Amino acid sequence: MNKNQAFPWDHPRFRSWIGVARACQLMQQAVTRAISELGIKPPHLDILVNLYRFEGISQQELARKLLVGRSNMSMLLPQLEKRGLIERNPDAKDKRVLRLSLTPAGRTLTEQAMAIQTGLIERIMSQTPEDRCLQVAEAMEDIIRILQTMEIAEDD
Amino acid sequence: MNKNQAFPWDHPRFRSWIGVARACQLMQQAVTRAISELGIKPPHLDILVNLYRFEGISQQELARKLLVGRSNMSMLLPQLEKRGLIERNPDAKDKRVLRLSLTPAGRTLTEQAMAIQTGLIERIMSQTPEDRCLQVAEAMEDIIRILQTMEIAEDD
DNA sequence: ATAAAAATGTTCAATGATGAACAATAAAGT
DNA sequence: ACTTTATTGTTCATCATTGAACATTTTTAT
Repeated sequence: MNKNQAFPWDHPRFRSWIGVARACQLMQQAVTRAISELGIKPPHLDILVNLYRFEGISQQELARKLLVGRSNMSMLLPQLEKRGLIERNPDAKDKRVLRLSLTPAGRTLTEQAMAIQTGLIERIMSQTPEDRCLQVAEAMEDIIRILQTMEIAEDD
Repeated sequence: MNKNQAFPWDHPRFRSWIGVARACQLMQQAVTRAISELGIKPPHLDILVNLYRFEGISQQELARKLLVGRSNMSMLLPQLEKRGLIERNPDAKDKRVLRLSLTPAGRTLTEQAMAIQTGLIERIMSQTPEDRCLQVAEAMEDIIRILQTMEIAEDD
């Protein structure tokens, strides 16, 4: 009866979230193993997929999409550039920004990596019916919205 | 009509999983900010919560529960020990293993941290009705099961 | 026009995580 | 009993990530 005596892990919402976090962690490891044959890791994959989708994006915009700091991009992008997977060209109008794009080699690699990633996702969700997937997606959207408003509102 | 022309991000399961990953990432950052006032970070929190729940666990068992390597524990646990939050005592029967436990100070800190964490979880899932949470939990359990069997079966 | 504020990318030190190699101990096979 | 194999924890080099400080360039205010 006394709610203070209940442990966190007895609360359904808590257990539910722990499941989400655990699934993410395991999936991250599975992706790491799966794409290692291509010589890249999850952070590189995330970058490549976003460049594939948003050609000419800037480092800042990319960092924002990936929810990481700008400095992280400053460390990783030169690596991919040296490997000939991406290009960084100065913007014509704004001398501060670098416009990012995939090279043909990068595009090819990205398509291979996305195929692996998509295959993995379909595999892990194969037991989950389509409508259940949509319900999960809705729940996550709610959560994301709340977390984003929290993020903005933390100027204390 | 041609399914090969569809991009990954057009597939419902893909989008659904991206949402899960994004929610996790944002939540991780929110937790990091929320518990920073206690002088700890998520990896420490995970350790402390597990010691709170499983008194006398070994480093190996702890690493397995957290899905990290043993070496990681060898790096983090001495820090917490020096801060007087945990104790590492040699096992009586097996001279290899170290039995982990919280000190009173560690227990107090852990309770504070769990309160913060639980509050955050309840907050982000406040828009999600209880039955929806259960559906999410079920979906995650399926995913976790598949990922764990994949993990075992990758001896090629 | 000029000064102040903001944005973009870089560098650097600190930290967390990993996997491989290692030493000590225990368990299994012979 | 003795050798081999497994297990536990540590150390080390490597890398991803972060936040702060910085230089450059753009925008905004005055």
